[in-house]
This record gives sequence, C-alpha cells and structure tokens, in this order.
Amino acid sequence: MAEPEDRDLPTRERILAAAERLFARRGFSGTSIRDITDAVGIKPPALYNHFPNKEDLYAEVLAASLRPLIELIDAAADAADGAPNIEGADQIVGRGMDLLREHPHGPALLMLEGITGADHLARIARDWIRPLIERGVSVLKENDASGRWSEDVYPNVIWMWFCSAFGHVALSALYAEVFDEDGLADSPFARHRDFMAAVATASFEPKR
Amino acid sequence: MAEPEDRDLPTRERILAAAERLFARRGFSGTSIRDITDAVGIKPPALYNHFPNKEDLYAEVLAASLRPLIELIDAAADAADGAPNIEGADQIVGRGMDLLREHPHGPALLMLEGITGADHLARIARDWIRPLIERGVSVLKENDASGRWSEDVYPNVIWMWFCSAFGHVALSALYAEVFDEDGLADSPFARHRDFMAAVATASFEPKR
Amino acid sequence: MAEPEDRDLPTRERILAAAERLFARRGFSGTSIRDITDAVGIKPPALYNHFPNKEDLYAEVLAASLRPLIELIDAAADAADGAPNIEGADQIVGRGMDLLREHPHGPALLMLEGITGADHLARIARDWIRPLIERGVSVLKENDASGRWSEDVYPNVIWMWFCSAFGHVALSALYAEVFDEDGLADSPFARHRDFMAAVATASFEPKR
Amino acid sequence: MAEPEDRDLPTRERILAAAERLFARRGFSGTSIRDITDAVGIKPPALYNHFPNKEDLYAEVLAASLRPLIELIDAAADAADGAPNIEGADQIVGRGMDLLREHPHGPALLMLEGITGADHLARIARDWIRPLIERGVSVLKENDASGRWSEDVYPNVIWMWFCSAFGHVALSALYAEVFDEDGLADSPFARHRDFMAAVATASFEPKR
DNA sequence: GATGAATGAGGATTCATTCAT
DNA sequence: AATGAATGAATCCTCATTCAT
Repeated sequence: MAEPEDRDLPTRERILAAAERLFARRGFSGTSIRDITDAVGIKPPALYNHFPNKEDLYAEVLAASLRPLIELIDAAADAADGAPNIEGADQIVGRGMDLLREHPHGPALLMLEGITGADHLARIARDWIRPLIERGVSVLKENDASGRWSEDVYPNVIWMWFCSAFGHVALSALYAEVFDEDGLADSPFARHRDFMAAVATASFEPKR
Repeated sequence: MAEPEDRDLPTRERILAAAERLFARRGFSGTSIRDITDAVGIKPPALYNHFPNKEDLYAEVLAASLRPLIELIDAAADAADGAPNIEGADQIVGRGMDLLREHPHGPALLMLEGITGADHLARIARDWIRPLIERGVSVLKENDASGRWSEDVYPNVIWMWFCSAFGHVALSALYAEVFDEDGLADSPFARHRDFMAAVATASFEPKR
Repeated sequence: MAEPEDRDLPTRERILAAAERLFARRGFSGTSIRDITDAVGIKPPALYNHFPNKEDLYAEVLAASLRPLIELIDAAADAADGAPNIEGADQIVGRGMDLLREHPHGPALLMLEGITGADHLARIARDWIRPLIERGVSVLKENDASGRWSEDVYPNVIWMWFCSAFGHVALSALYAEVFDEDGLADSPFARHRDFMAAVATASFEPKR
Repeated sequence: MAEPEDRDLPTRERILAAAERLFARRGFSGTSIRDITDAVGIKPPALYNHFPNKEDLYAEVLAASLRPLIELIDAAADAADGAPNIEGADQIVGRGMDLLREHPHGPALLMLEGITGADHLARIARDWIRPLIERGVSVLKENDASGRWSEDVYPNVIWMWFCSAFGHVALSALYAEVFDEDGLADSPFARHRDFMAAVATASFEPKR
C-alpha cells in the first residue's frame, strides 16, 4: 500500500500513478485523497500543489490512462490495415489484448465509468470509444471477405470484442477468484488471448 | 429519481429495489444511505429497522440481484442440455442474454465487484460464477462436436461469453453514449443478441 | 462564551441566538460553525439537522435580526404620523434609538454587511432599508414645516440619521474604548439619544 | 480584480495597497493571503519577504490607512480654529468629509474594527479616535456660541458626526444599493456633504 | 526578492449509525 | 415501523506559514 510509488519520479507523476492504481481498484468515491497521498508518501494538502481538486485529478488520470490504449490500438489497426483477410482478425485481437495487458488500469477505469455512467462518460465516449469503434468498423469493411456479416452489424462486432477484451483485463480480480490463477499472468493470458483470436478467425472464416 | 419505488410493496422490498438500482448505478461507496431512503420516501433511521447496516444491505442486494440470474441461466442450460449441437449454442446465448436484459442491475453489480475486487468477491466467485462456468463447461463437453476446441479452453469459452454478455448489459450507459441508442431497447438489443448468437454458431460450426 | 444560550429553548432557537451574537461580533467569515455549536453546547454535525449550511443560517439570522427593527421603527413612525411638527422629529429619533438598543445585533450585522457588501446586500437594501428610507421620507414630507430643507434632501436626512443611530449602537465596542463607558448603558445612552433628538429638533426648527 | 496594483511601486507598497482595499471590503478573516498576493501578482511566500505575518500586515494597513485621515482632519481643525462661530461648523464638516472621501478605506477598516471589537480596537481608540474627539471638543469649546449645548454633550456632538461621516463613506456599498447611485460620486456626495454641513449650521445657530 | 513544495491546523460538510420518542 | 436529534469519524479542501532553492 505505502509503496513509495517510484520515489525518483517527480511528485506529480507519483500522484498520477498512485491515483490511477487506486481509482482503478476502488473507483472514484471509494478512493480518498488521503489514500492517494498515503501511497505517495506526502500529506493531503501537498496534493493540491499539483492538482486543483479530486475531480480534476481523476479526469487527468482517466485521460492519461486511456490515451496510450487508444494510441496503441490505433497503431495496431494501422499495421493490420493492409493485411489479408482472416489472418488480420486474429492478429488484431491478439495484439490489442497484449496492449491492454500492459496498461491494465485503463480498462478498469473505463468500465467503472461505463457502468456508473458518471460525469465523464459522454466525453470518453465521444473522444475515445467512438473513434475506436469507427476505426474498427472501417477495417472490417475493407477486409471482411467472409460473406457472413452484413455491414450494419460491424459495430456490434467491435463492441463485442471491446466487451470481451476490456472485460477480461478489467475483471482480472474476479478471474483470479474463479480460476485460482492470475488472468494476466503469462500462460493464462496467452491461452485466453489465443482463444479469442481463434474465435475471431472462426467468425471471419468464409462461409461454406 | 424520487419515484416512491413501488408504493404498495412492503418497505423492506422497496429498500431492496432502490438500493439495487443505486448500488448498480453508483457503486457501494458512491451510494449513501440517504440516497436510498430518499428514493424510498423514508428517513435514514427507518432503514435500520429492516437491515442492520449498509454492508449487510449491500450483501443482500447482491445476492438478491444475482440469484435469479444464475437460476435462470441454469434453467436455460437445462433446457439446452439435450439439444443438438450447433443450434444449442446460439439458443443458449440468446436466451441467456434475454434473461440478463430482464435483470440488468445484476451484471452491473457483478462487474463493479469484479473490477474493484471488494470484500464480497471471493464469495461471489465461489457461489455464483464458478458453478456457472462449470455448468457451461459440462454443457460444452456434452455438445461440442465442432472439433475446433480442446477441452481445456472450454472455461475460456464460457469466460469470454460471460464478459461479452454481462459487459453489454452492464455497460448500457456507455453503449448509449457511443451509439446514440439504448443498448437494452428492443431493436438494438435484438441486433446484438442475434449477432452474438451468430458468433456462437460460427464458433461451433464443425471444422472443415 | 460557552453560556448555554438559554438552555430551555429548542435547539434551533439556541443556534439562532448564538449565531446572531457571534456573527454580529466577528462577522460571517470570522465565525466558525464550531464557534456556534460550542456556544450552544452541541457538536457541529448537529447544527445541520436544523440548518442546511452556514450561508442559510446566516441569511436566517440576518432576517430574524432585522425584521423586528424594521417592524418596530415602522410602528414608531405610524405613531408619529399625525404628530405635530417639531415634537415629532425628536420623538421618532428617541424612540427609534430605544428600539435599536433592545436589538443591538441587528445594527452590527447590517453595518458589517453594508461595509463588506457581501452577497446579501442587495436583498437587504431592497427589502429592509429602502422601505425604511421611503417611510421616513414620506413622514418628513407630511410634517416638515421648517422651511429649511428642499424635498430632494429628505433621503439624505433619513440616511444621516440611519448612519448616526445604527452607527452608535453597532460601534458600542469602539465607544466603550474611547469613552471608558458602555455606550448602551442607561445613562450614556440616554445622553446620546437626547442629544440626537435635540439635533433633530434644531434641524426642523422653523427658519427665522 | 487582478489589477496589478500600480506596477511601478515597490512590491511592499503594492502589497499594502492591495491589502488595504481587500481588508476594507472583506474584513480581516474574509481576506486570505492568497487574495492579496493574487491582486499584487506575486505568490504567497513572497509576501513574507515584506511582512512577518498576516496580523502585522493588517496592523500596518490599519495604521497607514488611518494616519492620513487623522492628520488631515487635524489640519482642517487647525485651519478652522480661529474661524468665527457658525461658518466654522459647516466648513469643518464639509472639509472633513472631503478628506474621508479621498481615503475611503480608512472609514471602512475603522468601522469593521469598531464593530467586531477585535484585538486592535483598544490601540486604535487610544491613538486615533480619542485625540480626534478631544480635538473636536476643544474646538467646540472655543467656538460654540449658540447657547444650545452644555459642555458635557460636546463629546456626543463629535461622536455623532463621526458616526455620520465615517458611516456614509464606509457604507457606500449599501448606499449604492439603496439609492441606485454611488454615494461617493461627485453629485450625490456633494449633496450629502452639504446637507450634513447645513445640519451643523442649524445645530450651532444661536438659540432664539 | 521570489517561488515550488510541503505541512499542521482548521474550515464546512457528509456519513453511517444510535437512541429516545 | 418511523423519526428528530445527535455524534464520532471521515470527507474534500483552505489557510497561514516555512524552507530549500
């Protein structure tokens, strides 16, 4: 708990790191300023030299936590853009999950926001999720040669993968309790990622 | 907001209903006793005539919210138990989602618990999720004739469907912001349910 | 300080009494909730069972403190309405001051507000002071036969008396330090009141 | 608001000017160090290079704000010392008010202190107000030939004029709300000053 | 002189809970 | 079964002040 949260970094960064971890684990109202400052090793008033209030700190954590995810997913989609049909699907899914795994707080924060539908939801949806979906849909339009799906379910395709992938990462605590192993550890994670990639393959296998 | 939460029901039931809705929307620490009693139309001390404290009320809400889900999913699985191969998969998925839709607070509560990994998580995992997974795995063992999957990914199959289905229902607020329509309304919901059922079908289509 | 503030009265009244005294002596921002609740003999949270917040408590104190002043002055003006010329002026002044003396917190609160020009000033001016001035002006119009003053200085007449009378009562702490006697005690107060009444008489003495 | 408070002056003077204005408008406890430094355009710690703490800054503001008033009033009294009877009264009153008008924060600060009776009151009373009163009384003794007043009400005379004159200037915010015009603007101020001078004349008009 | 970072003390207010009625 | 009044603990945040730079 009181891990000094990377003692070398400037205080502002340490606050962001501690806040990200705590907000992701306990939600906004479940995390107190004191929780965060205790984790950083400062007193509560010191936090206000770096952030004007809890809300703004949270907004910054949210943005900082989602930005790399979207950027990386975007880059992965770029890479897969010209790729041939079926192989593309499983590779995108696999890469996407690997990226989520490296930034597991983002999915948790996003799903907490998505469920509780708090104040930031509209902005998140507009700025992060909608572009992500649109990006995915356009990739599908160019690459799906399976003949299985009409264009108007492409958003559902992306949405389902979004729920599955973000859900797996965000729900790692539940996964651990259910399966007695850390869902983000190498082997279980690989198994799940590969399974999801295989479902993707099956989904875009040309219809007989 | 201040809907008197079914004026005819006994107070205890009205508290449970209001608490379920609020806990699902704002989480445990984001919901105050006053929020609940305001929704019911009583004063905070009156709540303590029916529940010993907030924690126990929450535990009861959680159980009451998850029990029907598990029971109904269980029943759906029973019905599909003897069903033939491929048709079974999409029917189970479709029925399961219809059931979730009727009790949308359950998925939200479960995912909030699953993310924040709070005190109830171990019990929930043991009592509700593990049996659900095991039930699904055994159904798969009896019915999967696709030749696509080895038995040790069956848990991943169920887990992925769990994330997708519970995620879609729990994240309806996010869905609404992203797609400008209520993901639980008839037509969008049917589209997503049918798409997921189709993916199930594709996943269990016998391999060529 | 910790006088129990009239132990018999209901808590709400005791809070109002303590708050009036403290706000009048130390101003709004110089008075803490704890100051008030200490004077009443309760803990700070108990105050919130009776008033929603400090601002509203202050507003209520202000209204409760000014209302009797205005009402009584109004009544005094009524009584003097039909009175003959000169005698009226000194009697109104004398009676008005006697009334202020009985409610000395009102002038203090009003002058603090009037100086700091805080949020309530506009409302106070409109609801309390303007009617008071207008009332005084109309009395002057009917009764001033001195031939000394044009009608357009009547507001200045009232304003000057307002400053003098409210000032004397509000500034009793300063008066005490300057003159080494309590300006609200019987004898010094009577001397000042009678002097002011005499000035009023001189001011409305028919011009030679 | 964020007027840089006379950019050319040395920081110390700019702090004094900003502090005077803010203390006069919001009182001691209603003004924070940050309010002052914001108005000056520096950060709070910089203030401590010029003043040891808030209390001492306030004391200096108070002295600096009252000193010119007293000096100027004193000078005005000197000038009127040899002046003949009746004309003197109105001239002193008129000149005194003109002086107050040029330093309107002094009256506000003084009345706030006089009402709240804070720590500085005794010193202020002794050092500033008492000499002022005594000076006025001695002028009256030498000049009052009206035969209207016994010598023991002379202090009341001065006190009443003090309340009226300081009150009018300090309460300019209230005046503005009540009369819809700035009480310190040329025309309204002149009207009030002349009225007060006229009352002075009437008060010292030889009795018939 | 000025500032960024820090802090102890205290600010108003909320919260879960109790208890007498 | 319900409530008004009360409270200890905790909430977010502000404040005056310090100190190293």
